Amino acid sequence: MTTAHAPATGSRVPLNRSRVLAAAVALADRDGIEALTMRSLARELGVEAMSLYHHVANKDDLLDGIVHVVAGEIQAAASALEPPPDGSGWKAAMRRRILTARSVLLRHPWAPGVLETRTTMSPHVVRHYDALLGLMRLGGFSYDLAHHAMHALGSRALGFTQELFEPADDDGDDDTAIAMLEQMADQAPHLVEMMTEITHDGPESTLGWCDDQTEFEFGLDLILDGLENRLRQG
Amino acid sequence: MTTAHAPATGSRVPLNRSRVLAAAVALADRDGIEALTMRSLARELGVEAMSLYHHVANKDDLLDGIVHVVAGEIQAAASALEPPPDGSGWKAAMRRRILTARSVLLRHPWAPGVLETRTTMSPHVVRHYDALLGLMRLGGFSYDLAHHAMHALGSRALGFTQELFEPADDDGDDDTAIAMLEQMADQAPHLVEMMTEITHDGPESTLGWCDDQTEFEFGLDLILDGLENRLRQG
DNA sequence: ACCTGAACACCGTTCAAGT
DNA sequence: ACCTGAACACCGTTCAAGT
Repeated sequence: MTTAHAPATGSRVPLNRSRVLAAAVALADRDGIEALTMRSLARELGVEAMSLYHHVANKDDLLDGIVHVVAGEIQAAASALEPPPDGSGWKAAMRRRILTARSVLLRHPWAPGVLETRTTMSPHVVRHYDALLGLMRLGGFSYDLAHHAMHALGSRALGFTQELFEPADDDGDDDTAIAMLEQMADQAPHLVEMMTEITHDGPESTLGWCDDQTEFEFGLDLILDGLENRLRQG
Repeated sequence: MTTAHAPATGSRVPLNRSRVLAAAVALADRDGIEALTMRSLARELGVEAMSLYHHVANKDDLLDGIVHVVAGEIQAAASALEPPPDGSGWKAAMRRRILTARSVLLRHPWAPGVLETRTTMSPHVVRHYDALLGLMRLGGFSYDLAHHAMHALGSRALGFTQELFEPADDDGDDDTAIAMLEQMADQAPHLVEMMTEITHDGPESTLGWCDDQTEFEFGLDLILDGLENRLRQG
């Protein structure tokens, strides 16, 4: 009703769920997910922490909410892609949709971690999964093979992977990294040799020798090629 | 010195790091990782919370420690496997080692989640990775291909995958699950049809239609087959 | 209907003090 | 050398009260 003349003085617009969620996403993007507390979010919105409970049930609901926002971005970006020409294009179409999801998640690096902890799927994620299934069905997959495929893709279907060696970026201290490598040369000779060999023809930074995008696509293509084989074998 | 005659009265053995870590692993196994707090762990050991800080630097160090214990179990189980006959056995040998790691992690369901949050790798994990690299080298992999392979495997190399739909086991309430399915039939038609179709020839439980072990092996074999192809292509 | 302040039950952790 | 109690700075959340 009174939305016409909002007073000139700052934040007199009443809070609502989407404003709370948008602020939470922005805060997590800027300061990291561990900085997102009910109190810090309230401060960001110029309000008391307890006010938030009128718009989200609790912190878990808040986390569900921000995952939903990100999943919505994925859905929006993916639905903007043109549909595959015919069933034979399932592989390229899946690849494109998954890489699109990945490009969205790269803007919200905290999202994979939060996604893992959710027990219910956002409807947007459900639709994303369904779209992938639809592509496979068009390509001639049985539901059984498509089901295996979804498991094989795992979180990769949404555009991220579980890396196990996420080296804490110790800003440019490559000397200690090299010292560490030499120290464990007897314990892990192959690992050390691999790293030194690949580092040689790689970029200057010792620890920056893994191109995430390249590795993601390598793994994704490996799986998609494997599925193509299984599909041919019936 | 005085370890010979421990008094009959319960816990008069002095605390040490490995006893603290063992108790922490046992507590997490029994009550879940969220139940592992400095205070609860101390109570378990019949001691004050602050005493723990003489044996672990802080909670992060405690988490590093219990991951190290689990990784040690993996290493022990894997080193008990007989070595592969020759280089041609790389695929079977990797498969066996990875499934062995998985069998250990199944006893510590909290471990994958904690592993993800660690910024440094346990030496046991390093050795596990190195053993996998060694198998690939024996099989004729270049370090470049082996490097891609490790990324493609990701956390699967340690025996777990990032499942995105970990349905909170709502004990046997299959009716509401079916109702939910029907409700989203228009939003996710393929997903619904897949679930109903697979459920038919599956076991009795509606939500228990995914055999984790089968799916893990399907994905692992998909990747190993794909690597074999890449290896042949040079 | 929306917001608030004080309070509660939990955390991890510091510190000075005990033996 | 090892353990302790009280205290501090944070959490998420409840509750009764304000407008």
